[in-house]
Amino acid sequence: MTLPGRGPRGYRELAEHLARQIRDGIYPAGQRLPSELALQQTYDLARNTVRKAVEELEYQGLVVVQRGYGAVVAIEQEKQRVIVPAGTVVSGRMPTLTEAYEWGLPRGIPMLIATGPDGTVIQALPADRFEIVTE
Amino acid sequence: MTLPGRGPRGYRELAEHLARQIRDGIYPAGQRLPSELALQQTYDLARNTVRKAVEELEYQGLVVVQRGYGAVVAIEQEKQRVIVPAGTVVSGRMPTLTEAYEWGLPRGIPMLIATGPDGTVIQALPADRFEIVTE
DNA sequence: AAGTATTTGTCCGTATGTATT
DNA sequence: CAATACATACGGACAAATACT
Repeated sequence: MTLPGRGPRGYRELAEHLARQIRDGIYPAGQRLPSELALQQTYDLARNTVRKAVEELEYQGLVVVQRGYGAVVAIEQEKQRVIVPAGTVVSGRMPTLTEAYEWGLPRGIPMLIATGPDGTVIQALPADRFEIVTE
Repeated sequence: MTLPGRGPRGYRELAEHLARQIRDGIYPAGQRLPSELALQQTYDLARNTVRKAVEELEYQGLVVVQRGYGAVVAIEQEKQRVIVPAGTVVSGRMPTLTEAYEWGLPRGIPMLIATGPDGTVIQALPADRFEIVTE
């Protein structure tokens, strides 16, 4: 039962509340968050508001939302190290729609871009599966 | 005047439509997109749907939305090169709420993380202002 | 300085579609 | 087939930031 004035108000507070619970291990990696309906009832918020909060977590890469199933706490993946020559410039940006589709990327995963000293793009890789190291 | 069945349907198509217009230079960097009201009327969509489309562009780092002003086409910034020693591992992730606040980050800007070979974090920098290079 | 118009932000409600279990 | 859960889209109301007069 939720008392008025208690608990997180608005989607930001709910997002922070849930993020804290995830960090505290209340929802371990791989586990589902409560459903939108459950959250809605628990915190006495509209479903739209709950959805906005979960969207925040998704944007931060904390959860992956699967339609018809639920919002799953993100699992830290084993990252493949890509070796690039010295002088390589590494930058980052969000994926284009095409890249997101090609790599099957969930939201909240940026791309790592490796470019040569002259500016030519060497590689564009999703940051949830790769990291770049120079030697 | 919008005829039924013409133009983008739904927020995804509208987002792609606007993204194409931005790439084609119809809305140059620094310029505002049409207001939500204008888009709503032009494409005969609900305001919420228009907002979701603009949110997509924001997520991709294509625009920066300013409350009370509008959605501005993102301006490519001059990036500062940070030099790190060989063997440094570079990864990427979305900013935490704290980082976003500290750096004054708009949505759609990832963080670049430089870690030593042993895993200790050397630096965490926003990708719209920095790029990492090893030498 | 004050007030008005414009523009985005938040929140609610409702209905229907689609994917997974 | 049915139940559960997320996705999309519409509508409305008011708040808050910005710009302009």
